[in-house]
Amino acid sequence: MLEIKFVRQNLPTVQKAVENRGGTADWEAFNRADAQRSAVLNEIEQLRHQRNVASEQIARLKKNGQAADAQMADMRSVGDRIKQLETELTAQEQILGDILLGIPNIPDPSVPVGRDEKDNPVIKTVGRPPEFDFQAKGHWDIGEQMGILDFARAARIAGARFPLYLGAGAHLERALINFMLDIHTNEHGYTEVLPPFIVNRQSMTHTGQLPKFEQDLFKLENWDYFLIPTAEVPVTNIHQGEILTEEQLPVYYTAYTPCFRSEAGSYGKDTRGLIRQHQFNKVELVKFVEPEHSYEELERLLQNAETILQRLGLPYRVVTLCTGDLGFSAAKTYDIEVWMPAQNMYREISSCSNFEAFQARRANIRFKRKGQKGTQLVHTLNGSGLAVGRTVAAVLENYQQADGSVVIPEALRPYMGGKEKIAP
RNA sequence: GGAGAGAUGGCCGAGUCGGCUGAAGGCGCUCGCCUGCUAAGCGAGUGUGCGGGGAAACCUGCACCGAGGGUUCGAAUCCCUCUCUCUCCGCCA
Repeated sequence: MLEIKFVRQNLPTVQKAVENRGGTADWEAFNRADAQRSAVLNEIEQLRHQRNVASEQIARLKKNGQAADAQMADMRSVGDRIKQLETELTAQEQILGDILLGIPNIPDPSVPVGRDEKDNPVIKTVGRPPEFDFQAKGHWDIGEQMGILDFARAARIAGARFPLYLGAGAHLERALINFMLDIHTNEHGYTEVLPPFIVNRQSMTHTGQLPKFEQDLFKLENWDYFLIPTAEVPVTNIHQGEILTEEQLPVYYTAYTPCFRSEAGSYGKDTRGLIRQHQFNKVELVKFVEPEHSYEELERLLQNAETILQRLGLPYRVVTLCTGDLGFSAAKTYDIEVWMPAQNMYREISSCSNFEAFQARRANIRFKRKGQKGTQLVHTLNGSGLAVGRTVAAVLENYQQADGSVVIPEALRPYMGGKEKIAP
């Protein structure tokens, strides 16, 4: 959410930014409700002042045993008027709140203007795609032939877009989770957390999934609870409503969680394999930082995620999301895309974003500087470090052998009981 | 699920029969004084949001005592609903 004052004072900037993202908002309704709200609030405050003064007077009269019937009668009508205006105020604030919650974040000036993912500039490419002297297979074929992935049975248990890992497949998924968590905690200074996988409506609103994107979420029936689509939601909300101290910052958390997404509107896309699932595992990185450092923190967050791919020896590239492809809450996002041989293309495996104060304002996460009055909103960042299912897919495809086996990346072997390859 | 207790400022904790209580007292913290170090001591200050005034220090209005409603001229104090915490019982991974 943007600050109402900021929107009011920078309307052209905000309008331009929303337009660049391909969004819309009812600016006229905003102006109307904003003016109306101020007028009503002003009158309410005056009346309340009047009432406060009169109440004191009534208290004094009564203490002296004098009558105060006239004052009390006056105040009764003032009270009625206040109540009436308060209803009006609530209505206007509702309108404003709805509009403000629906306005996306303003992109950082360094974000390129563009329409969609085709306009995302590649900022670097690391590693070289492997060359095979045989026809490279998709990870779904590799996995099913070795009996470590079983999509048919998963479909019977739950439905399409659910995974079932077996044997070495399940072990590989678990190994990757531990591998990633160990690196982020031991080498990158993150604190491991294991949060709730179900959250309430407020938390979802704080990070920006709600109110706009409810159709992307799984909601529990008869409960106002949702399955998390990413650990970003519970982890960012760890500090909702808090005032942190300057010395506490920066705070780094890493969390493994399953993620649940309805994938509404993606029918027919990535129907095979582990790329697009209703349930997948992810190791997430979340940061709370001082505003003046958030962009250097974003660069380091990106590096932290890249480290995993480098250690696994997977080829990848990094793109900057253009304005049209940027997520609702983000001010700037880098996507890391891993090379997928069977599809002969790079696929997103991590998304690293700086939300600036957007989420912090919604979630009311502030900090106080030593010796300074007042508080300031923190900046929040997060990034996948990495999406585990897609990492499994990338390992299977990039390390596949002619005989149908898959070599385990060296760095991962300690996590696989020393095993060097997965064979049929 | 059943029975009971509770939710106040960074923390602890008081708030009488509703009326100068943004909230006593203590701790902590900040600044100053004093003591040749440390400790102790003394003095002052120390919540957040929105708005008005001032160059600024600061002054000023409104709101906030878990959340939301209600009663009342007036509520941290009374009533209702919800959430959370604690104790006991039941059930249970």
